[in-house]
Amino acid sequence: MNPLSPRRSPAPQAWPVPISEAARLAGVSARMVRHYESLGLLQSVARSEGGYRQYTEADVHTLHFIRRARDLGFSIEEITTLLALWHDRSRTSAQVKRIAQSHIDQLTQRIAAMQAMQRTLQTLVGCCQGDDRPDCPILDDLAGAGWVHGVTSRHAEQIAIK
Amino acid sequence: MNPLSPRRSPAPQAWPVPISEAARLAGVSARMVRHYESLGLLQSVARSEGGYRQYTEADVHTLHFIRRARDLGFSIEEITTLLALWHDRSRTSAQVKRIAQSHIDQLTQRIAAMQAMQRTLQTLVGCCQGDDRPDCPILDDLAGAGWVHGVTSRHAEQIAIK
DNA sequence: GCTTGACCATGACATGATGTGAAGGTTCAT
DNA sequence: ATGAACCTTCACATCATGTCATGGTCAAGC
Repeated sequence: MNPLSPRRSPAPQAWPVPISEAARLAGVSARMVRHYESLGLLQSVARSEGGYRQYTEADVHTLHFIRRARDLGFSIEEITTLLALWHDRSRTSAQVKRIAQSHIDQLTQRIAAMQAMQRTLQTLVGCCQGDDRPDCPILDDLAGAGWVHGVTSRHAEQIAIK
Repeated sequence: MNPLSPRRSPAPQAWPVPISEAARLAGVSARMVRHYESLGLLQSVARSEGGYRQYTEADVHTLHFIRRARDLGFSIEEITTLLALWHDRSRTSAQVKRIAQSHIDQLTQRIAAMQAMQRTLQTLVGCCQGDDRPDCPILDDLAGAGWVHGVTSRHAEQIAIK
C-alpha cells in the first residue's frame, strides 16, 4: 500500500465516513463539525458501536452548505434559519431573500464604518512626514488636536461598527 | 442642591476625579477603564484611602487617546505601541506612520473580503424572485449548485477575512 | 453616630467562531 | 495482539465588552 496515503483510502467514497473525512469533504475542521452538531445545525449524527460519529452523504452536504454560508459571512443564527428553510418544502423564496438582503445591509454598514476609518487614517498618514523627527499629525490627532481639559467635541462622525 | 444633579457636581472639573467621571470625560465605560488599566495601558492609577481609583487630567487624556484609537479600529496591541510612542520623545514619525499604514492595509483587506461577499450575495439576490414559491437561487447556491458527491471545486475566490 | 443611597472594587461568566491541548478509548492493518 | 492513527469529551484561550453578584466606601441627612 502506498505509505503516503491515509489509513482509509480517499478514493471513491464509501458511506458513511468518519468525522475527519466528512470535515475534509465539506472543507471545515473536525472541531467545527462537532461544534455545529452541538449547536443543533446537524441533527442525529449516527454513531458506531464504539461511539464514533458516522456521516452520511446528506450530512456532508449539510456541512458543505454551512461552510458556504459562513464563507458568505452569515452568522450561525442566520445559517440555522437558512438550513431550516432549505429543509422546508413549503418555504417561500421571499423568506430566503429577506435574510440575504438583511445580511447585505449589515455588510454595507460595516463596510461603510471601516471605510470611514480608512479615510480618516489615510488623511492623517498623508499629512505625516514619516521621517526621523518625532512630530506626527497622527499622534496629534489621537491625543486630541483640539483637546482642552474636560470634554472634547471633535470626532463627530462615529458610525457603529460591529 | 439641585435634586437632579449627581452627588458630585459635573461642573468645572476638580482633579482628581473618580472612575465614573474619568470614563464619562473620556467617552468610555468604567468597565473598560478598569480593563485598560489591567492591560497596562494606564499605569499607576492613584487610589484613595478607601481604595477608590483617582484619575488625573493626564490619565483622562490617555483614556481619551485610547478611545480615539479604538474608534479608528486599532487593536489593543497596536494602541499599546502607539501609547508608548506617544510618550517616547525620541520616537520618529516614521514609526507611527508605519503602524497606521499597516492598519489601513488591514482595513483594505477586510473591506475587500466583505465587498466580495456582498457582490456574490447581490448577484444571488438579484436572481431570486422573492415570491411565494420555494424555488430560490440563493439556497441553490448554498446547497452547491454544482455539488456532486465528494468534493466541490466551485467557489474559488475566498479572501480571508478576519 | 447611624442609616441610606449612590458609588466603587473585584471577580466571574457571557458573547462568537475557532484553535489547541490533555486524557483516555477505538479501529484496523500488520 | 500490538501499535499507529484515529476518535471521544472536556477545558481553556482568543478579543473587546457587557452584566451580574457580593461586599466595601463615601457623603448627606437625621
